[in-house]
Order: sequence, then structure tokens, then C-alpha cells
Amino acid sequence: MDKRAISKSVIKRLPIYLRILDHLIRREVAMISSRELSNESGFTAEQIRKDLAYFGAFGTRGAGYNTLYLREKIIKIIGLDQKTDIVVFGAGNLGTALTRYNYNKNPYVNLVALFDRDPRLVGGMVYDIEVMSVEKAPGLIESRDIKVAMITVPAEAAQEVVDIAVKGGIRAILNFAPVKLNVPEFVHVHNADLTIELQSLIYYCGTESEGQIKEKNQGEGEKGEKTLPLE
Amino acid sequence: MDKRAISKSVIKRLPIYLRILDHLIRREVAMISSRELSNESGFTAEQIRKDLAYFGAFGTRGAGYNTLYLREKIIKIIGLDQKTDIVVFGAGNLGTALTRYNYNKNPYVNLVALFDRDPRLVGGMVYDIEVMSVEKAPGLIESRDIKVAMITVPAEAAQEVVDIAVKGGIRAILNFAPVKLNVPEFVHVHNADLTIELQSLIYYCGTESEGQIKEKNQGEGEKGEKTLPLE
DNA sequence: CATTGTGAACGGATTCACAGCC
DNA sequence: GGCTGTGAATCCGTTCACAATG
Repeated sequence: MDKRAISKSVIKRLPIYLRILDHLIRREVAMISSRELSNESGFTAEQIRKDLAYFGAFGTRGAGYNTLYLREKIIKIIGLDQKTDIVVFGAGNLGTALTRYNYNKNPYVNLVALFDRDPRLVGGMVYDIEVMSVEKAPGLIESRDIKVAMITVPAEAAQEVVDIAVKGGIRAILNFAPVKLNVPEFVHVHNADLTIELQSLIYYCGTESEGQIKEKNQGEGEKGEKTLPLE
Repeated sequence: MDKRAISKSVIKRLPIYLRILDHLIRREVAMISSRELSNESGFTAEQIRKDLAYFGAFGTRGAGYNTLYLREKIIKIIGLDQKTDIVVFGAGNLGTALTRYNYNKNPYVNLVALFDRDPRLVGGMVYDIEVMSVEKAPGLIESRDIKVAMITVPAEAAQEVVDIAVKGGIRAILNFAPVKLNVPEFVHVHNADLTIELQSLIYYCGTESEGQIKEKNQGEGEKGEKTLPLE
């Protein structure tokens, strides 16, 4: 149960299991085996069992996992049992799109504010969220005790904005700006760099080996699948 | 030189080296050592040397790497020496934002078309790119020999759209839809899943250990990412 | 003599194989 | 009998240490 001992690879897979369980529960499936979860996710059954075993013994030998029970457990493990407040820095195309997306489709987060430095954008509305000046960020982050931010400002502005965010109390950052951010050790950064994803994809286009057309379960394994893209 | 032998981790780092070299060249730095590249990227100097060594011996012992030369090499390796045509499926918030971004800021790609199924969106313009019906995708993809697509349609529609895209000739997909795509083995998929990134970030917020505020070079290890620290 | 290029050592994540249990 | 949970074996990327060299 020691969070610190668990690798990032494992943590990245938990939300995928959660999504699959959501689908299963919607289809009123009550029990699921690790083998079936493997089919749905593309990860091996052993890996799934091992991932879950880090946090406890949630299955029933001979039967599999109860979908509702396992979902509850995973929600608790990730910390999604209560909505997480988040803020967005950057009200450009991407920032606005992400704000709309999370507002509409992400039941686990509560998008609190959207900041921008550009006076022409400040005051604009995205649904019922007003674009606020970056100057107001530290106060709002502190008073509402917000820990998570998305960064969608241009690369040149990203470090500056991040410094402000961290000073205000942000502890986890989803960074869409194509730069390496320097942050204190206790701040977690996940980079979501569209350019990198796109460029590495282009690499693979150079190698046409047009094998046989056989379906392949690509469970987004990527080794340690990592970066998220966008930006 | 067998592309298939090189790990995805290595390929994902190449665009990062490329970006750093771009910055260095803009600042008119002519030579760079692996140690300095390490400082800029957060990866170890040994890893950088090893990554580059997969493709050849680009450095000069005792001196380092010539920035212009190395950049040319990396551009060639990735396959960015000529603009890659790409298409986008999904003209919603995210699709539109990504279209604008690539149109404006990505010199290595040429955004050819934007497809959507919604008749209300078809015919709309994003800069000078017209939103086209998905029905027109296979023909256009084939006639222009397009290999790369971004998918930003809703999860329910993603598999269907991907099947159409692959049939048309798409060989690499950057998938923003929160589903596992089933594709033939010769099609590469990179998943760019905002929800997963955000949720795994929330996991780390549960562990406050507010250590000392010391700067940490987090080179977005992704991949090889290991056990996390915290507390 | 600083720095690259690389075989060897290491370590962590995945896979294997099976014991444990419903 | 079937499926979970897990120690052991394996695989593979990273790090180490140093020989090679401009």
C-alpha cells in the first residue's frame, strides 16, 4: 500500500482499467476475469493481476473480479472519489478546447478557472467560466486549495506561468507546452506534447513492411507508454 | 540501421533532441556535448550518446556534436526532411484546435484535410481548410497518398472512422479518442489520452510530502519512467 | 585531454509458472 | 475446475566504466 513504491507505468494503466469497467458496468456485466480484461485492454492478464495486487486482493479465485467492487476500489486508489478542482492556463485554441472537453465530459474533475495573460481574452467566457488574468491565479489557487493545472500557453511563457502556479500551490501539472519545465521535486509534471507524438509517428511511416493484415491488440502498451500529446 | 530494432523510447526522445538543437542553433551555438544536451533535456549524457549511436557516429571525440550537422541527421532519421501530409478526423473543439495549431506552428507537417460526419460542420472553414464529409476521406487519402491521421472524434465513432482511414491507406494514427483502437499490425497508433494523463496526475496529488524545494530536472522520462519518489 | 562510442553490469518491469483458493 | 495472487525467471532499457580518438 505504499504509494511511493509503485511505478508510473502501473498508475497509467489504472485509468484504462477504470474506463473498461465503466463500459462493462454500463453493459451490466457483473464479473470479469483478468483474461477478459486483457482482451479489452491489450495488456496481459498477468500484468493486470499484478497491477491490482499492488493495492490489495480484489478478485475471487475461480470467478474473477466483481466489476462494481473493482471500479470502486480503483476510483479510491486513484483518488477520484471526490471531484478534483483544476485550473487551465492559456485560453487559446487548445486551452479553450480542453476546458470545454473537461467541462462536458469529465465527471471526475471540476474545472474552476481559465487564466490568460492576453487582455483581449480576459473577460471572455467559455460556458460559464470567465477567462481571468494570470495575476489572479495565485490567490484563487491558494484560497480554493487547487492542486492540479493544465498548461496550454505558448512555449516561451510556460516556465513563467508554471512558477506562478507552483508558488500558488499547484502540485501536479499537465503540460501541453513544448518545453521542459523546471519544477520543485514535489511537483509532478506530465508532458502532453503533440509535436513529439506526431514526429515519432512520422518516423514509423518511413518503414513500410506491410506485413500480413492481422488484427493486433495494441493496448497502448508502449513500454512505458507515456507522453500524452496535444498542444 | 534496422528501424524495427530500435525501441520506441529512443524514437520518442529524438524529437526532443531536435527541439533543443533548434533552440541552440537559433542562439548560434555551433557545438554541444552530450553533457550539455543532458542538462537541456533531463536525460543522461550516456543515454543521449547511446540513442544517437543507434543511427551512426555523429559526434567528434573531445569536441562534441556539431549542432547543425546533428540536426540534419535527426531530421533525416525521423523523416522530417520533407513535409508530411496529414489529415484530421473530427472537427469538434479539439480537432479544430489541433488543426489551427499544426497549421500555424508545425513546419514539418502539411495539414491537408479535416473530416467530420456532422452535416452542420461540413462546409465550415478552419483557415483555408474546408471541413469535408467523412465519405470523402478514402478517396482523398488514397489520391494524395496520405499516411498520417489524427483522430479527435467521440469515442463511439472512433473505431468506425479508423477503419475507414486505414482502408484508405492511413498507416499512422494519433488517437485522441479514449478507446483502444483495433488496427492491422502495420498501422501505428499513438494514444493521446487526456483523461488518463489527468487521472494519473490526480493519483499523485493524494501524497503530499512537501519536501524541500529543490529544483529537479525532470526530463519527461516517460517510458523508462520508474518508481516515483514522493515521500 | 575532453568527449564520444560501446561492451558489460545493473535494475526494474514484464512474463512465466504454479501454488492457493473459491 | 477455473481463476487469482505471487515468487522466480526473463527481458530489455539504462547506467557504468573505459577504450578509442580527434
